[in-house]
Amino acid sequence: MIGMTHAHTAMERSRLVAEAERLCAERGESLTPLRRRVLELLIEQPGPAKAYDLLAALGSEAGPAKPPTIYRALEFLMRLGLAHRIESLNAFVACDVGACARSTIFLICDNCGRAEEFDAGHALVDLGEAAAKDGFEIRRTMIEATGLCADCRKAA
Amino acid sequence: MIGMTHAHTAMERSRLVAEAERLCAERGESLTPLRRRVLELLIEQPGPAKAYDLLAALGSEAGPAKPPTIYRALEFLMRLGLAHRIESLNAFVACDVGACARSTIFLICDNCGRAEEFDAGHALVDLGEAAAKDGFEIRRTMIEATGLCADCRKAA
DNA sequence: ACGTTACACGTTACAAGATAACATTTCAGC
DNA sequence: GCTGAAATGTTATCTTGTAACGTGTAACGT
Repeated sequence: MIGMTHAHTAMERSRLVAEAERLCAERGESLTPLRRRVLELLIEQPGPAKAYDLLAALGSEAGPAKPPTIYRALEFLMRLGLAHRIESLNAFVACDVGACARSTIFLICDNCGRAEEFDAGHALVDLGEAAAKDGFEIRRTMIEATGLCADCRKAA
Repeated sequence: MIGMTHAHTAMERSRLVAEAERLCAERGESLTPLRRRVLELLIEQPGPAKAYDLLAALGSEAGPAKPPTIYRALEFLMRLGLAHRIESLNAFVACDVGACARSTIFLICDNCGRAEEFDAGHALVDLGEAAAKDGFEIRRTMIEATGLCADCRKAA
């Protein structure tokens, strides 16, 4: 269920949306009301959001929206780097930093379910080099680590 | 569809199965005919196998097997490290090296669909250390990189 | 103004992936 | 043989994702 809690302050939220607006303009794409609303929903989530939960959250008097609606919006947002898919959860998150490259790293807390976008420094480079020695040319890397976040460790 | 091609030689295949047998004995688990057959099917695949394709491949005169059958067998094999799940494909592969720890790295070829299990050297350690600086304690890491494998690069 | 094109969005239907819950079998150990 | 634990069978259902086609709409050239 999609609730009221916020992973970002109101200020951060409007910054991210403004950033998205800017990026779309720059790329000649348009952040339509629907896409913008989905982005806002993603930003408001405390953690990764399921497609069907977003769908329900979008729903109006005319009943809940239909699956293609949300999947198309998510595809658009991901294409621009404004959202990411977390494969191991079948869930989606807004990009933390406005928009970033296609290779992402997430630290997913087993306890609270939040996902932290992360910069791994040289880990990605090393992986690319190691793979290249093997003749493999990496185009995109997904890294998802699960464990305990700082907050949950303190609490325990 | 699950076909006849082999990603491993007959010798490698029986080595892997023997290894699995040994591991089960050691852990007091039993490699039942069903589990063994699923493992063999996985080993025979040229690439990652979908659950429902395995299911169809298992099917007998009594029609195709039912989903829980295959998911339970896969869960068992994964618990022992004999198989891995590739999250970005919703697919499964036999472990290349008999059985390995829960943190895996796969290089997935966009062209031929094969998935190569890979040792990233220090990448994992670095990631763990970087995350720790952030207070995050990693339990398990999933790395899936997509791109072009050596064979497909040569062909192109 | 008019048609054309391109794109976003709506709608229906379905495909694909996964699990819950309960029944049955099997087999080691008493 | 009886019993309990583990594995498997069975039914039903749930979740996740897409294909295919229809409709609105804004930009463009004529």
